[in-house]
Amino acid sequence: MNAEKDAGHSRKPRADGLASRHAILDAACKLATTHGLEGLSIGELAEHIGMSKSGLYAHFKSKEELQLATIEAAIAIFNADVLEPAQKSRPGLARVNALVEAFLGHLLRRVFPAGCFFATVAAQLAARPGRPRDKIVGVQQSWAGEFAKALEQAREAGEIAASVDRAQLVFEIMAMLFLVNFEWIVTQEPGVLDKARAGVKRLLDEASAGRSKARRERPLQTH
Amino acid sequence: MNAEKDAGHSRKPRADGLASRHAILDAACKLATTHGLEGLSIGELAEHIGMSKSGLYAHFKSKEELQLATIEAAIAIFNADVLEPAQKSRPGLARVNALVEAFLGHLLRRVFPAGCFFATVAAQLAARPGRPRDKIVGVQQSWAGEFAKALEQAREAGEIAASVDRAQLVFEIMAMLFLVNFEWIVTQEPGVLDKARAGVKRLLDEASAGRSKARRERPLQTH
DNA sequence: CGCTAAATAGTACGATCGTTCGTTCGTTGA
DNA sequence: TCAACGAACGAACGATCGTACTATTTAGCG
Repeated sequence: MNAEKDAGHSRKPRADGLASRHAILDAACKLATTHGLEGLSIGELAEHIGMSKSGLYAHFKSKEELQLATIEAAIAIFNADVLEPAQKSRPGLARVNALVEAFLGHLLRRVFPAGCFFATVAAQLAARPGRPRDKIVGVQQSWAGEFAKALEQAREAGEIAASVDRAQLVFEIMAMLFLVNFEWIVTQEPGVLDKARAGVKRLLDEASAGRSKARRERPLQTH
Repeated sequence: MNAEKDAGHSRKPRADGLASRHAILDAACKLATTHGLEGLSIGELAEHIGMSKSGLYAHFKSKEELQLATIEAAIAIFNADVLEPAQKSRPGLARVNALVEAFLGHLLRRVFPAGCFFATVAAQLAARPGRPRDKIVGVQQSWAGEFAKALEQAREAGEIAASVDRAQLVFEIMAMLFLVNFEWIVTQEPGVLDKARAGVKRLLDEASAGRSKARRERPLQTH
């Protein structure tokens, strides 16, 4: 993945150039969260960061390249803000909760101005074939994969029974995070986030209720 | 709501005009489902239905009016294709299931070329204040209201316990419909719709399990 | 019928779109 | 120190955007 000396003999990137590129992509992420990746225009973006249209454009070979780079930048932000913190938690159900809480916190502290970058962009690109769409779909799958991994670890640790349909569980968790994101955008009311918390808690309580040597209705120690 | 003699003294609408308007809005609904309401352009729309740009534009006072009319047309289609058929079912849990099945059928038979019109458009407009957004939010709320009503009737009929948090139930049902719509768009695989079916079934089974004078694990007669 | 307004096409407008070019400026490696 | 090259700019491109006017055709009521 890492492209050091990409192809041929392009000499060197400059320090201020990288800073500009970073500033561009940072603004692009924020604008794309509200306007969408297609709705993001180069002129608007340039004006927004106080740069000339052509100066900005020089950093990218085409608009699609800008879009792909923007997605990449959003991935980096999301990883640093949500995924990596959650990785510090213990594997298993604790990590599932950590992922959920990290995501809700991500919304609450408005890392992007209008909820989850990927939810908005995915909804807009879902029906528009192309490299940006493929990349976004990949992100969604790897985000689902995080939950799948954590649930697999929960099964190995005996926190949930092997009979639990983990793929279905992943779907239902993601569904609630997906919808709560949009309710959050519309209402801006922190209380709506509790709907996702309550839903996920119930899902995990049930999944762990029927585990190995334990009876139903036992209170779950989330610790 | 009904605007017969709207304002002043505009004389009369013509038959072929209404037909054109219908054709325009029909195409607009379909295009907006893939391109989004903002991405829909008048030139593209005109070319798509074989009409001149100005001829098409004469039907609307502005693009926003076109957008609002498009939403209205989509509402009519959705009502006829999903809501009204479901209203024929018995109130209560049966109607909840009917609403879900009507929606999944709506996706499966591709009434719009890329899943649910309102899901796509809502995702795009959620963070963009304006009359179109307000209208879409209203549609979502009334769609949620249908589930709330049916669940309220279910409670009255004793199909679910009064202790069940129906607002939470509505949220979780809608969440699964919302996500399954996008998985359907991306994968075009009818099997994914079963994830929503399974999720909703489990939700309703649980809600009805703890009802008035009945013990757990009793099979639910959906009839 | 004929009259009239609705329906459509034609043309053009200013603005903005993504993109290209030529040029200047300033950083940086040799 | 200096030449080389990345970074940024202004201007302009053809295309398309939403919108506005005008002219022509056509449908439907008296």
